[in-house]
Amino acid sequence: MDLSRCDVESAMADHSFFGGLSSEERAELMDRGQVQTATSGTILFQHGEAYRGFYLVVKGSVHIYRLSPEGRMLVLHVMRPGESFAEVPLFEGGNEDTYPATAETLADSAFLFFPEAAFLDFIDHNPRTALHMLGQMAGRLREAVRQLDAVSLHDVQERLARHLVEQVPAAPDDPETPPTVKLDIPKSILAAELGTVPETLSRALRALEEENLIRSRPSEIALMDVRGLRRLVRRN
Amino acid sequence: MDLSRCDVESAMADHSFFGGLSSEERAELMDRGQVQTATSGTILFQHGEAYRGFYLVVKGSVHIYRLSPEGRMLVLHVMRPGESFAEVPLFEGGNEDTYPATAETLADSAFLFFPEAAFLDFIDHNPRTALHMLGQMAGRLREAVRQLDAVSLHDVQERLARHLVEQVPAAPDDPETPPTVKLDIPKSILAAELGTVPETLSRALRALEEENLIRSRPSEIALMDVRGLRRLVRRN
DNA sequence: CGGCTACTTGACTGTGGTCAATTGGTGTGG
DNA sequence: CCACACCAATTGACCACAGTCAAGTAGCCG
Repeated sequence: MDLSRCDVESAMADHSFFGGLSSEERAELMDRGQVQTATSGTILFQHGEAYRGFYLVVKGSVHIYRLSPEGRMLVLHVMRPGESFAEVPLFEGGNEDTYPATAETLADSAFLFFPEAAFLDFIDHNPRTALHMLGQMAGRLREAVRQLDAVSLHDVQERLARHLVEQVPAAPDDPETPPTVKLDIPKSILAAELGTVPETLSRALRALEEENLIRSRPSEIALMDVRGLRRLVRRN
Repeated sequence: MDLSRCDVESAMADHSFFGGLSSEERAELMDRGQVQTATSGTILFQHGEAYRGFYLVVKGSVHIYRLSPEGRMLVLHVMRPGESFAEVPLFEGGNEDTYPATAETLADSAFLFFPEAAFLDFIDHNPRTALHMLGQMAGRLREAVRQLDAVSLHDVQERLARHLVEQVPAAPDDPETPPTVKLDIPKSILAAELGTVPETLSRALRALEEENLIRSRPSEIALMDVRGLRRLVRRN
């Protein structure tokens, strides 16, 4: 897999937290990380496994999920370049030192992997870092609450509508061309992100299309009536 | 409402994070907080309101919840003495400075309230604090993931069984007396904690009772067969 | 003792998950 | 270049969990 040092640097710069560091700090951090690559469909770690460290996505994508006993999948998050994941066990008291979910690549991907000890050591020498991490964690927590709200208080159509309008910039770039969401992941993963199954997602798409709110194509969805979609989502 | 300084100190000592501070640090922090009291049923803040600060429960209890448009309630957490809540907006970048959920007292309660600025200032002078906060946040995040898993991947009976066995110490204190969960909150709140409604909780309790797994009394539940309950929960 | 609230029970319904069959789109090999 | 094969996505038929509405019961406080 081809992967330049430049790609790694750009992923770190994009990162919501590493991006806030000085370039010297970033360089030091990069030295502590190990570049790893994985082909599509590789499981990086599984729910319950002993913790080793966390990842920064440089290239490709990863879905973080949990499985029901019957094998149904709930996707907690799809991680893309510039995002990091699996930091939670870093900061918990040693009592729980396992991955809280499973991570699997959705495409050929590259990462910077930070072993637990190396990163904790970095934080010791850069205490300001902890505050940035706090910001990151807080954001994730709010996100988790929203997802909880969605799954348990809203039906699939509403969740889908919310997901779509969130993918689109608040101010339309061109009032005439309908904004479009490109699907870079299989619909089965999108379904699991919404807490449902492909069959139900399929029906929800058709329902929205019949109300002329969207136009669903194989790998992209045009939002024909953003205002109408937002009305579905209103009332959070 | 009667409330001694001693109660406040003991709540802080119990707290998973403040408990790790030195007594001098704790004293300084206490000076920055304001004692507040509220009668049962008081709304401390509502989802979407501008952020003011966070709370430490000294006495009583509080449920943190979100409402569906139709008014159904999802309880994210019930906070008891020694626990703190609403820290999330403290650490998020200024973009989102609102409470992510609603907080309402379930009984006459007392708090230590920390205004945003006062606490951030404290952290500046006690950088080690940030690490403890990180631990706290990480734990919450894992908890949120578990709740998400439960709500979307397990039925009400399983969720109830899990909730019950988690309330009980791993090692039974007396192998003959069945461990008992005391209900200090209305069943309607417990229902909302499980992501359901009182009617369904009622039926789930009856179902477990008919399988001789529990014995349900008006305000306490005896776990007659912990092993059997755990079997329901197994497969997380 | 009366009235209020919390809880329970019953009957009904709808959303959405499952299973099975079909379609469609893509890549490979003849 | 077409045909087949494979996997993703869709559609249809079915069903069950759980939410709603309504009525009834129990427990508690005034």
